[in-house]
Amino acid sequence: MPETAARLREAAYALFEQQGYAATTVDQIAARAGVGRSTFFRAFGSKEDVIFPDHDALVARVAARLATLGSDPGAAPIGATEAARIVLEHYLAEGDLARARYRLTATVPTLRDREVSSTTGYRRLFRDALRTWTGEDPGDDLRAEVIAGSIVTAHNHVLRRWLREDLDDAGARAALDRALGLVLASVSAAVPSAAEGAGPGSEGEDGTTVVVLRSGATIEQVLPHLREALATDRPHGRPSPA
Amino acid sequence: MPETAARLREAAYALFEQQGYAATTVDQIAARAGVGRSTFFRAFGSKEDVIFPDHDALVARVAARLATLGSDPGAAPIGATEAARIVLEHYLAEGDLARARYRLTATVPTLRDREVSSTTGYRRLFRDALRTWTGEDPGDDLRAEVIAGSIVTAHNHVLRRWLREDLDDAGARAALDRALGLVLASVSAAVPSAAEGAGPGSEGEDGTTVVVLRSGATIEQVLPHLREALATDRPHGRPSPA
DNA sequence: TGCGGGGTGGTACTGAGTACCGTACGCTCG
DNA sequence: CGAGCGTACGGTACTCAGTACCACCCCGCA
Repeated sequence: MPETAARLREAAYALFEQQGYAATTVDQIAARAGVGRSTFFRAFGSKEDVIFPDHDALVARVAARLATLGSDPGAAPIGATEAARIVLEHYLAEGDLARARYRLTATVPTLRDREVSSTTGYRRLFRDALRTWTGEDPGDDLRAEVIAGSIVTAHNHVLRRWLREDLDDAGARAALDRALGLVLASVSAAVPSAAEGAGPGSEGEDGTTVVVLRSGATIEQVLPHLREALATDRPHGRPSPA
Repeated sequence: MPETAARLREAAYALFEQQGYAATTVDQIAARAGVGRSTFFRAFGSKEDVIFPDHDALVARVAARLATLGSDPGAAPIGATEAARIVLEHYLAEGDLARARYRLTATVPTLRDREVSSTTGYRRLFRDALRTWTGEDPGDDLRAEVIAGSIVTAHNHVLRRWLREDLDDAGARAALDRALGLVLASVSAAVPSAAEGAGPGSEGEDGTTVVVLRSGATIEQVLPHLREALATDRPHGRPSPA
């Protein structure tokens, strides 16, 4: 990254923390960095871009990782987990800079919107990558969307806790593993179960669907709960942990 | 809604469709509506706001519905479903206006960002409402966030298909029911199962979780598939539709 | 010495958004 | 009826982000 851009970024963060984002003009940033206004807009396309610089590069790295996913059902969750880890590691490497950015985005609505909309890019990335896993068609890929959204949500949840210093680096890594495990386990239940019978109008023919999330128990242990669940006719029967 | 605002909105949409969003200035909109520029900014806070008018009112209605959720485990999914239906019905009632807006947001990045970030408001709403269901604490409410995100994703998925005219009104309502059923069924599996033992380091104690999505079959029909599922020791055992 | 290209500063412009003021219309109260 | 009053409107002037364009300077190179 060019020398000038770094000085501009420093000046911008300093002024933002000192006077607030809205009260800081691009002229002030350029003046503090000792360059002209034109140079600022050459280095960063906009006033917001000075806060979200190498974002595109990060997206590209995630996309590259996800591109290696084949149609192997086992590869999708693992690859998605690794892709999410790439993002987390990027922020961990940024350290205080990421936390300074968080202080800004948490305060200024404009910047929060910008960050939020950037997560949509990740959602699309994961959705497209997972579509071969769920076996859905573009435009009607509900499961891929839900899973992608859950992965991004899980990642952002952990990231936010790290940004707030609820978690240190090691804690964040462990939390991401656990969060993604939880999400992928619960969500992978829905992948093949509804691959058939999801056409419009096929409402009467939905039978019972039983999903085993994690093995480790015998049928004898599960049966009583299962019997109870089948007895109740509620559409959302209470899950029975065994 | 005031008479003047309606004329401004009409003028804005007409000009946007004709010349594009960026190429249309607020002066042109005001002139076409036969009012002054000041009046435009009084009616709508910004150029974007003319496209997303009664959004706040809709958010308020959803919030009101979600506020009635108690801690009854059964009420949460039903209430969340109804809340999502409120939003869908709002768009259906808008009809062509909603589709015109979609044509704009699908094209102009600025507007797409705006809409995307507005969904975050719904995510927060559902998350906060579902937290009493998941029994989590604010700031560490991963499951509530994931479920809320999945609900919003499911809704938006159906809505988008309706906006693209893949679905008519009745089809959209039915699709929303099915989508939310799928999402809530798969996701509710994770709610009580991980309510305990979610502390850091409690990794080994996850047992088998069996979820009954929909009743209508006997145990005898289900058992063979269940036995097969329990036999495989894969972390993401393939669900067995019956 | 002449020449071309990249990074830079400066100037001028457009357009969104804000602040403020004057004014016209409609209302109620005396 | 007229005086006051609040509200909606139009107009002006300003700030600032973002764009376009041009002149410059420094550097390597022939």
